[in-house]
Amino acid sequence: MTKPTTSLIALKDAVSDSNGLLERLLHSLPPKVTAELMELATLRDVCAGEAVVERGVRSEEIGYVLNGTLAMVQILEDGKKHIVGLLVPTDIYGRVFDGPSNYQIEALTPVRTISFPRGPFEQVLRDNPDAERLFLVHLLDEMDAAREWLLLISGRKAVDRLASFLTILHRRSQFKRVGSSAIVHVPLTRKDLAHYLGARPETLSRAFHELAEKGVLRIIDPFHFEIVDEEALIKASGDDLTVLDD
Amino acid sequence: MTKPTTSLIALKDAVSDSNGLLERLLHSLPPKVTAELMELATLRDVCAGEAVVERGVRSEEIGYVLNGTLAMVQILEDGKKHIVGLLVPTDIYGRVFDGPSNYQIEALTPVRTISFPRGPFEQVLRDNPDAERLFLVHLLDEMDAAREWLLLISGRKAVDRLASFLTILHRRSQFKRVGSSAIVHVPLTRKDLAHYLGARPETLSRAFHELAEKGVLRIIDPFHFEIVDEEALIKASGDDLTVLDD
DNA sequence: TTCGCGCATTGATTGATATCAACGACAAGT
DNA sequence: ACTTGTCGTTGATATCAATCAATGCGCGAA
Repeated sequence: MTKPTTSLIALKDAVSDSNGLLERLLHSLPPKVTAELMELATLRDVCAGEAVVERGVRSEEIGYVLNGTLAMVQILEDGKKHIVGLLVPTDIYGRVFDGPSNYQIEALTPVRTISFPRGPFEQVLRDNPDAERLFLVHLLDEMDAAREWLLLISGRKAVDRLASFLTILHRRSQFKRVGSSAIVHVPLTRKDLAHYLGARPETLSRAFHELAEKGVLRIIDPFHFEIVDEEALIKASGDDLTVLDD
Repeated sequence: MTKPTTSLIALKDAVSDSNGLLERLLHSLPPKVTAELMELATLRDVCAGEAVVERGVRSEEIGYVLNGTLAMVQILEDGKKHIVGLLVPTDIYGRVFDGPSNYQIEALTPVRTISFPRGPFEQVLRDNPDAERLFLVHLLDEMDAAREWLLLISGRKAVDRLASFLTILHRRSQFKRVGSSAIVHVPLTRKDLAHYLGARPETLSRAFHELAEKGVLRIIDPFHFEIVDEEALIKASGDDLTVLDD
């Protein structure tokens, strides 16, 4: 299960490594408040497959992703599931000031987060308008990300969508370079990825190998790919998006 | 072009008719501030096809949709356009506290909005944390809406997506009932709609007539449909969404 | 009116993807 | 080792949607 920690040293290291919203948030606060907040924070490790936030439950935690990947999963009335978004390091989850979450959040890989109890976190936002405003703008950015996925999904062919996905993933992850090319880690099984991209596992498999054929990428294992020709990858993703002409 | 108005009487009527976020916002403010804000507001009428917010321009207005439909249009580097969301009555647009908008917002039908100058509006939010919080929660809801569209788009077959679209549109619009059935107004041309749903006009045409064949809806004209069997419509949209099984 | 022009619709064809089926690799459990 | 299950992959076929092509309709401009 989860193993909460309170090691302050580890926490501080984690935050200063992350360099994302949380850092900016903390910088916008008076030092005293920052210290208070850090007192409340706990590190939380979650195993792959485990749910972090249940659907319909008013979550009592605000989480900040340090590493690993989480999925936001929409659950339909009949129990069917659908992935509607991914959370990667520096993302925040949790419905501040609001009711229960509409999705479940599940760990796709082993994940480490910083977890704040919801109440105190909200109080800090209340007391520090600058921080709250930062949070608001962050939400606007998230909206953009959501719409970007929308664009992605509506791309015509499966290969296009895959290319888009890889491009975005590559941009969003702190990429490990190997020589002039880069390694992308895809944190989803083929089935989940297929699901997410609105395709079938078989189709994706073919799409991966099609890109490999063309020399755009190299398949290391089902989860790791070396991007050989980033140019071509971006081109493949942008090439024939369904488009209005005027 | 646009015809701003300052008739306070018309404004007040408009607001009290709308019964959406703006009303809740106004109620959360001290009466004095409400009055101030209303002083700043102007009614704005926009013709179909006109752009309300240009892409990349830091918009100086915050708008609240009274009636009509607007589209958020993503513009790619090569000038191609893609619809990434719709704005219907009670929706708000404009990037509060933030930089330029990433999309263009265009009127699909004749539209009437209430427009606030950005600066003063932000100041009101700054001075009234409750209002700002309301706004923040509103953004969370918008996120949900965006993800709902995502679900819609990823539905496998064109007919499914169309059915989903009509269902959502029907739910979001203040529907005019006719006897036991309801009239839905689709504010998009076939081309735009096709675009939005990731299909082609021809495919949509067939999809509409397929639904008509099945007795689910009746085609009045290319923009108006009577939903005969709402049950069946919902079923058609939910039926075979691509889905995870566990 | 008459001429285009854009839009919706329909038909025929081609191309892409889902579906069905099967196989090898791997891991966990017996 | 043997079984069982899952996952990725590959092939053959069927289904669906894009594309190409043509028609009629409504509307504004000449």
